[in-house]
Formats: sequence, C-alpha cells, structure tokens
Amino acid sequence: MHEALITYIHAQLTRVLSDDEKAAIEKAFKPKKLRKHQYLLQEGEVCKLAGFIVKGAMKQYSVDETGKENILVLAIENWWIGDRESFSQGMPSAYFIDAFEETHLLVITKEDYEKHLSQQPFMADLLRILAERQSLQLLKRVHATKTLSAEQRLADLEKSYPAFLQRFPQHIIASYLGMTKETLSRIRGNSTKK
Amino acid sequence: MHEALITYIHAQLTRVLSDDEKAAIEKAFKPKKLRKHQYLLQEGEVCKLAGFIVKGAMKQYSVDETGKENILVLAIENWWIGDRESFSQGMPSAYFIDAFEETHLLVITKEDYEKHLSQQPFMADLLRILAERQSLQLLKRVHATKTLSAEQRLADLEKSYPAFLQRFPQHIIASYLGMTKETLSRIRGNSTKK
DNA sequence: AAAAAACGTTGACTTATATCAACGTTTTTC
DNA sequence: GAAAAACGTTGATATAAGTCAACGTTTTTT
Repeated sequence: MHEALITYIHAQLTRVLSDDEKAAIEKAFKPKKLRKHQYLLQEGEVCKLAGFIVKGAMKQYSVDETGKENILVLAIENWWIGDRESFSQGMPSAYFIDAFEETHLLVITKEDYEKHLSQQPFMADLLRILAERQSLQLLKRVHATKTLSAEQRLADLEKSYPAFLQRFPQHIIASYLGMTKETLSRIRGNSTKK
Repeated sequence: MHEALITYIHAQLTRVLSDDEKAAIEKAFKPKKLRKHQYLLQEGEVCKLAGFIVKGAMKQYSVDETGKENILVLAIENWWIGDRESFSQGMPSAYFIDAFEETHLLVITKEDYEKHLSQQPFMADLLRILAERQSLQLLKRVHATKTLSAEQRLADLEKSYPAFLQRFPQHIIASYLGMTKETLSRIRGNSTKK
C-alpha cells in the first residue's frame, strides 16, 4: 500500500528508512480513492488533507467571475497535491482541487502529522527538500512567464514535463501555461508543420 | 554586527537562540559591504554566497539578447538574496545580482555552512520555514501573473509590499511586475486621477 | 556648477494573444 | 448505440500591452 511513498521518500533523502520510520509513515498516511471529477478541496473550504499521488492525475485551479478555470498546478504519480497555505495556516482556500482521472492517494491530516511524524527528524529534512525544490520550480515558472512567448513556454513544458502533455488535454495544458486553447492549438500547428 | 540576523531568526523560529547557536551564526556569517551597482553575482558564475540584507536594496535579474534587464527578485532589509539553485547545486547562474544602493550584507559560503551550521538542528527548521514561505509567495506570484491585469498586479504589490514602491524607481518595479515602464506610468496616471 | 545620466511621461503605431463563433471529431454517458 | 458532452481547429475581429520616439525633469557625476 505505502511502498510507492516509501520509495519516493527514500529517493528524496538518499538514504533508506528504518523500520520505525516506515511504521510512522504507514500510520500517518491513509489511502484515499477519488473518482474522476471528484473534489479533494473546494474554494472556501479549509484544506484538511495533503496528498501523495500513487496513481492518477489531479489539478488545482481557481475559478473567476465568468466561470473560467485557471489552472495553477497539475500533478500526476509521485507528486504532492494540496493547498499548503490553507493546510498549514488553516485559512479558507482560494482553489479547487479535483481528480482528473480516477486517482489513488495517500493522504495525511495535520493531526496525524503531529501525532506520528512531527517528532521524526527525517521529516524536517524531507519537508525542507520538497519546499526548496518547489520554490526553485516556481521561480523558473515566474521567470518563464516574464520572458518567454507562448510558443517558448510550450517548448519549455515539452522539455521539462513531457508527461503532462500526454496526460492532460490541450485546454488544460493551455490554461496551465497561461494561454487560451485556441492559441495553443495554433502554436502546435506551427511547430508540427516546421 | 549580527544582531539583525539573530533577531530575524529568532522571529522565524518563534524561540530564542542559545548562546551556542548564536556563536555558530556569528562564525558562519561574515559581513560584506557592496557599493551601489556592485555585483554579488554575474551570469555564468557559480553563486558562492548566500546573503542576508542588513541594510540596503538589491535586485536579481536576467539580461536578454537585446540587453534588456528582466527583474525576477527585489530584496531589501531582512530579506535573503542569492541564486539558490546555483548556490546549492554548484551550477552556473543565469542571473545577475547587484546592489541597487549601498548595501550591508551578512554572507555565508557553503563551506562555512557545512562547518558551523549543518549540524545545528535549528537550521533544518529555519531553512524549511524560509523555503515554505518562499514557495507560497511564488505560487501567489504565478497565480497573479496568470489572472490579473497590469493594473491589478500593481495594486497587489502596493498592498503586499508597499516598501518596494518607495525604494525602487518605476522602471525597476515595472520589470518586476512584468510590464514596461510606459505601461506602469499610464496605469499610475489612471489610479491617481480616479 | 556644468555635463551627463537616469527617470518619468505622453503620443502614435504595432503586435501577440484573447475573444467570439462555427464546425467536425472523438469520447463519455445512460 | 444514440444522445450529449468534451475536445480540437480555424477564421474574423478586438484589445491589452509593447515598441519606438520625443521631451522635460530630476539626480548623479566630476
């Protein structure tokens, strides 16, 4: 059940976990299955769960006045999902998170984290590593949106996260990249032709 | 000399530091003064220093083919500065970092970190807290550039970091916000008039 | 204090991307 | 397996913001 997560943590820390550490993880994280289109979080709710995706695909997005979805985060196997700000500070979320396919998660609540993992020193390291990596990725994304054209941003995604392109339909990718589906369609036409 | 940094760390950790911990900080961080326009880092170099700004103001930016500066990060007192990716992975940086005013830093090298701070458990917590905060800020910034107009982004900055607006000239702010100085000028005209 | 550089504003024009709309194809639902 | 929904493409048009250029003001340099 928890092998995927344990393997993942092992890889992040570049060391194996002790039996105690594994046991703590198994106690803290509970399996949760979401059907396609099911919400993990809705705007206005406090995010009670942080999840590790064992299988499936999810998206995090906001919805504007006109009902348009604006996709901020895409996540597939071996990614984390959840609104961290809402989760850690207990404030209402501005986002929706839902399953784009049937998705199998391992989720943890704040209470289970406190109870089983907060005293584990390896967790401070793991959380630091994950936060640092995420902040590097996001800085690149800020830089990309400031400096690259729509076409270059697509090329960048193709290079950095090709899996997303196979996994999500174009209108989702377009929103993630900060352009309309029409623009993405035209851009793809160009680069395929050349 | 190091009081500002110690006070800052104290605030982040929400606990006081022991004399030992303070001593480790004082050994690891060295004062460094930069004159106006002096570089801390240039594109292509490996970032050897991470700095805490005691007094002054700095900017991190890339320069495109046409010579245009694209400002990614602005930092003033009590902010950190440095290219983390280059610093921690030893790769050549894509960015310039320079002092916008005469600036007084406390800087640390990787070697001094390893020697004096890497065994200190409080550092894992501090680094985690900083990385988590940064990643929340960056996610907001990604969201803002995806969903807000130039005018709304300015309003957002006025609300979130008013100090920047007093500290940096408009063409710097404009670049940081991802617009031209002309657009910023016109936008300010609008909101002032109303 | 003069000269040079940096800064901010305004106008005319351009451009990348958005919007709106129509239509064919594929996938999902019941 | 028929109906509905989701998806992708293409065309016509609109628009926010960029570019280029000129000019006055403020700040910095020497």
